[in-house]
Amino acid sequence: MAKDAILAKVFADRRRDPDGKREAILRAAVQLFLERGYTRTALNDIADRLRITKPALYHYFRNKEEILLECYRWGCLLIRESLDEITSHGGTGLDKIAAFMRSYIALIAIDFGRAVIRLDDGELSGEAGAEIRTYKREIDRRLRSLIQEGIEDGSVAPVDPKLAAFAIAGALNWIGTWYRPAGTLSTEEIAEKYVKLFTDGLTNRGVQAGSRPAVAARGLSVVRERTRSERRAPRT
Amino acid sequence: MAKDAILAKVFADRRRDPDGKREAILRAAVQLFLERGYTRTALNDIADRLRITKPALYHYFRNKEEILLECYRWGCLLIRESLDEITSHGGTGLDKIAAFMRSYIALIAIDFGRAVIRLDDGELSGEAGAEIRTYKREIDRRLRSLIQEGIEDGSVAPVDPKLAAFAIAGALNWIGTWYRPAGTLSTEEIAEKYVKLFTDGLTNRGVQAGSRPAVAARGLSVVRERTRSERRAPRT
DNA sequence: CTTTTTTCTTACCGCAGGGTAAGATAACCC
DNA sequence: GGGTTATCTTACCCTGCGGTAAGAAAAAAG
Repeated sequence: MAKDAILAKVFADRRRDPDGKREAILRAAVQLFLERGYTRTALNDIADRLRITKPALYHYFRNKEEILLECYRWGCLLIRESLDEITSHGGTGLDKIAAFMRSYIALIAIDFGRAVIRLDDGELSGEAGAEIRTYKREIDRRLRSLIQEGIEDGSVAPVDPKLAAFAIAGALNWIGTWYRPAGTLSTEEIAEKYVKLFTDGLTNRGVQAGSRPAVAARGLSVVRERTRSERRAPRT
Repeated sequence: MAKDAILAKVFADRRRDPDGKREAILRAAVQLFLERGYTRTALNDIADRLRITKPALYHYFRNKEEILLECYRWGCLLIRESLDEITSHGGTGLDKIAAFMRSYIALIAIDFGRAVIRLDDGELSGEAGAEIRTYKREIDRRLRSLIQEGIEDGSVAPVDPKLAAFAIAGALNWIGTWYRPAGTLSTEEIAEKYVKLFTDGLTNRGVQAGSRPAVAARGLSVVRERTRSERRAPRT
């Protein structure tokens, strides 16, 4: 793989670059956490991939748990930014749900986004765990309110918002377990099929003349992974 | 909790009952694995709950991994039995998909069923892991073929069977992460809402006169957890 | 060029937890 | 009731891994 070579390059010399090195550690860590799981990933594994030794990691993080926490925070930030954009957009509740699904699926393709979904927050003790669970509840809350909005504006059938949100979230989160970047389907293709399935349902209604075209695929703000330095920089 | 007291009772005296004791160990183990995860559950934790000591476990299982494997096997067997019944039933493809969803959700309420979904099969090494992954692929294969069947008999819209199966499986599996027996909704209620959501979709179509009643809730064979002894006994 | 600061390494500690040795004792069998 | 077998305990081993101590060496500062 060339990917760890790229990450290792940051540590090739001893040039001072705390932010860049911190970021490289997190990138290596999140990859390994997704590959092998948190507990089965030793700090030596992370260090090896960066061609440094374990104690070097302790210059950038207090302990293993903090590395995991920072991975979560990064992913949660990505998700929240993406959600903010959707809420600001117009359209019916159903349109917004579709936009939510598209953005969320794009996030799953990103390591840090996928980590939030797949990693077990039970590894985080006490306060840190509570923080992440709060973020997650927030995501759920927002999806529910989109559904509620859709019911109120008449675009969504009178479903139970709580259950529907769980069903949608489950279907989306599950993608994180089987999605591989090398696969045949792009995230956009997956998103379109999921949106269609959830809006129209499984039932075959044949080709009805009056059927509206199930939420137009409007120009979607595709989520791009922003680097730490960019995020630190003042908003343009 | 009274539940561990019940399990501990099996080991209260030294009466010979290998099958019963093996089963009690698995029940204690699966509970703990679901509560704390596999790696965070020590063999001492399992032993404590049964009011025995760690080495006693080694009279019934070769090692920790075998305990996990047997939990998986039990759960997979439950799922497979339930799937066999659905396939033998009649009805359209859509009816069968609905039946699949109902049975599957019932299984998630059972510890061993939930374990198959929630536990990380990456903990199992080599051969054992491959075995479980084969079971899981089998489940996916069957759901896909039900969808295919539905498309062919005209009850299901022309969706991508692979993606639709992933979406349904994801939504169902996710239940395992939030479902608590003490919750307000019964598994039957959850099942009905999920079935309706997936057959009809989110789109509000108002109250159309000609709309068929979205798959009748036929007398469903509710999956009952069978004990090991029962399964070992000759089929009645 | 010297001083200071940061970065990273070698060597090590401690302990949790899976797994084993050896034997006591209770249950079963004839 | 004596021999046999299954059951379970106390005591222990040992590896893996998170985390630390102490210091070498390079980079930055002036």
